[in-house]
Amino acid sequence: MLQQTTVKAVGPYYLRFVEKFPTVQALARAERDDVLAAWAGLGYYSRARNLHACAQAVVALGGFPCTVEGLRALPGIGAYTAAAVAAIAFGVPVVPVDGNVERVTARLYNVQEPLPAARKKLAQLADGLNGDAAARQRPSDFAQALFDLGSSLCSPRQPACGLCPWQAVCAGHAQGTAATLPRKAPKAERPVRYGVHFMVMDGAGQVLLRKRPETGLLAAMTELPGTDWRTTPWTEAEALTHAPVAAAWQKAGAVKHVFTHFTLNVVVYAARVAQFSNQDVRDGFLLPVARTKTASLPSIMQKCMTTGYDFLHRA
DNA sequence: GATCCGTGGTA
DNA sequence: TTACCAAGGAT
Repeated sequence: MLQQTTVKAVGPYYLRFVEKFPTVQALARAERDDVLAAWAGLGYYSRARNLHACAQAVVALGGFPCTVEGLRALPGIGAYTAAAVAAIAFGVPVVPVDGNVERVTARLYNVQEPLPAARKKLAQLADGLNGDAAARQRPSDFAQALFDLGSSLCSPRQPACGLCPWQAVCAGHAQGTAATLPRKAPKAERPVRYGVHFMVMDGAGQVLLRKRPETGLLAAMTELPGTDWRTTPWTEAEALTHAPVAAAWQKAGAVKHVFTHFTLNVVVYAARVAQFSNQDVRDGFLLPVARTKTASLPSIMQKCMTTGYDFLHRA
């Protein structure tokens, strides 16, 4: 959960998750869609599928691997997580290199080469920190101390060098470059895409939903029926040809959502119907609107749902 | 190596 | 508002 996600955001998800799946065996035998539902809103949903597959692999192995190589072979476990688990859970003297450790290391050795090209060099330098006997003796504490140093004092924008225990040995501080490191290659600009989604509710308060494809963006998550997300806006007439049912559609509002690699502008249309026909539900399923908070709706779809619902209750 | 993959917080 | 960033991994 903590891969690219803050401790604060993870906290409540983690507590609910371990209550629902208390053991690796429980997680392994759970339905994949229940795992995805427990993850809804956290983002990077491949992590949930990988974690589920990982639990099944661990159960098949008869227990957790305790070496970096063994851990690294599991689904969703890369170089960082393998080292973190090895050091923290099994006391293996390795240094997990996350964003914090990359930053601390780049400053400590005044590495000017930009990321991501500098990644290998930074990993080697970070591993070298383990040359210290005290660090090697307490791998778990050393790893977490590096995380905490990076997230508190050696922070991205304005590092508190005056309070840093490593100030005297930090090349970045000596050179006055610390606050500018690590350098990063310029990012590509974020393109804009446009989509339309439809929120329709029947007299019993049921909403029509459908499941997204098994691969790609928001894979296997739930969504409101709609158009694809393309690079040009949809006209109303064009959009309505994609409506899931015949109804008196009204424009309920617009939703903007920023993904990692594009910005999405969605127009939400809303309507009421007395009841759905079997034909209406052919490509999807119905869910009481009150239960959509616990469905596997990603945040963008939660926003669309709220926009449609609020509109229907004003109109 | 480059691209894809979410979301929320903060300066 | 924009831009950056977070205990990254898979393809």
